[in-house]
Amino acid sequence: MSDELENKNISESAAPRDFIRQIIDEDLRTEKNGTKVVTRFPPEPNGYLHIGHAKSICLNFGIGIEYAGKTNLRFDDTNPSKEETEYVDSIMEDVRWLGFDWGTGLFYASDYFDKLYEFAEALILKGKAFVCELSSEEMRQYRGTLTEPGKESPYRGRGIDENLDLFRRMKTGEFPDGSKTLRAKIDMNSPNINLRDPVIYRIMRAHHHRTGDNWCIYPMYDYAHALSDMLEGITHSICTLEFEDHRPLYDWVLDTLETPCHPQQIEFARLNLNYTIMSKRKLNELVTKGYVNGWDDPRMPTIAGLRRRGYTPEAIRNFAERVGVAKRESIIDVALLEFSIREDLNKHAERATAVINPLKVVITNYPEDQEEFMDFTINPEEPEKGSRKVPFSKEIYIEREDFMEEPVKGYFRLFPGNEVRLRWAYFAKCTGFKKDEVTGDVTEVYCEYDPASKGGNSPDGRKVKGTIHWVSAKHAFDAEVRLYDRLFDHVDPNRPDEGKDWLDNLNPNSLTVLSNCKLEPYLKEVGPGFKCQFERLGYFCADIKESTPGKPVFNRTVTLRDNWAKTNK
RNA sequence: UGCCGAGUCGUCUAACGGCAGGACAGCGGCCUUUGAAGCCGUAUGUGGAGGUUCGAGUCCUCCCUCGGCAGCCA
Repeated sequence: MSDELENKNISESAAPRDFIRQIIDEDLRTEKNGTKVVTRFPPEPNGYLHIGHAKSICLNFGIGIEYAGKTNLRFDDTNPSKEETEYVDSIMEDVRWLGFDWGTGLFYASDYFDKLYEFAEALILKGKAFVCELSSEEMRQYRGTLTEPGKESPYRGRGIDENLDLFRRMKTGEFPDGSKTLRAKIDMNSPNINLRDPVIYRIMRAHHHRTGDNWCIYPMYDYAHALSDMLEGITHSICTLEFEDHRPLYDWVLDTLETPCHPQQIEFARLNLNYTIMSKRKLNELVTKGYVNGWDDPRMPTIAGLRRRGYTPEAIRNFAERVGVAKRESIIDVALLEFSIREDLNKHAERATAVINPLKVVITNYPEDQEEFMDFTINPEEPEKGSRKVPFSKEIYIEREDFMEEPVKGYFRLFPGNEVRLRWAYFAKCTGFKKDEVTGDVTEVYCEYDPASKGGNSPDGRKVKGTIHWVSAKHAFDAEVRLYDRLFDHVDPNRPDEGKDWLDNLNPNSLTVLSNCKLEPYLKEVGPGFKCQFERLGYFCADIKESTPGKPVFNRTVTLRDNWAKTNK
């Protein structure tokens, strides 16, 4: 164990450190927070987690692990009108599935509602907050614009006692929704709009998924987040770039309240992927309008979707590491995600055979009722796993693509007169074929095999260029296989072409359901979630929701790279 | 037009004043019982103009480009 661990440590310490880890290194060196490193992942439970969140999860929990620190999972549930328990549950499941553990660090911003309320009274007492009665429309007008300063609210000069009284009555439900707010008293002339007396509490009668109807006032993000971090003793509060302008407010809250600790907010660039939409609002729309079959549709970039598609936590973690952490906004090529899953599955997934577009082949010189069992290597990358037996007989199915009546240049699969290897079985030479008179489709192919080439090598040293896969017709079973492709066919679905909207960029061929695929018998009894490579086709996974005993449904996770398709394009 | 932030191969990401490196993608080759994987090789990059310095991607000045911000959302 120690060898592997040491090697890993060496390679890790040699690896370049991202700017956040550099800041932490420096803070540790100067003992800014003593020897403590505490981070947190703070999702709002208003949707499912996606691959962009995975980057943040890997960053925050990764730092917790690397520095022998702690990482909390905290639900940022300060807006009950959008939040639901279903999302809380899915988020916990996804974080766990990704391989992370928050230990005792499970929190909700709503756990702190009482304390947050007390801090608000403290702010009032310090003369740093006031109750405002401007409507939202008026407040917008008073706020000024990006280039013009704002105007002070007429309620800004209220006395401390009046503010306290009004705020307490807001809490007890004396005033209607939206009629009053508690605002921080900062600076209406600030060039940073977040500092123009931001609202920190609003009146909203909405049922909260945890506190029920106990509250009719709820704190705003900037206020609640800073204090929640502080209450948990977070040392490094890592968030995305759009909160950069909020940092002065984050700091103002903690400085003004003179809190015992003051976490440092650090911003990094969120993950963007080409051909992918990451906005929770848009993902929600895809689900509710039925463009996909739920948040866990295998085409979705959600963790649940990727899991169902056949991605592994390991692949996602590796991906997150490769993507890096920086302040520069970027768009990652999905090819990198696909590389990460292929890399993992290539090493660990067993190989199996499926023919998804079957074409019958009759081996004319093979004995009528004979059957043999061929040795299939389970995974050439893991030879220690050995092999298993796969039945062979006179009639087999091959992939329609593996036969051409008139081969194009460079084609070395089956065509009249050509000899190929049937993987792990025999050499076979094409002697003819039959066509449907009406449609012109090839319906059957005839071959002669070389009995001396059993296992796939000829004793006379004869070479063949092509090796194709097959399944024995009488042993195969029919199954449904779903071929998934990217959900959007536009490189940046958020920026549709002139006159179109983002939904027009949906790829009409993102899902192809094939129902008469021929699978080798071994695959019949695999359980939901089983992952394997269908040789020469790609990586597939037995659907975790719709596979039933003896009747698996397979999802294509990702194709194999295909240089032939590329050169032949 | 106010404030904040960011510009390094096609896409990401390193460099902490001292040989611009890595990954993915691409291309070429080798190998191959998966046209896979693996191995080897290869092209392409510091937004621009000045300045400081023996030496600048890095420091300074000016410019250009891109992103974020005017919710009682997070």
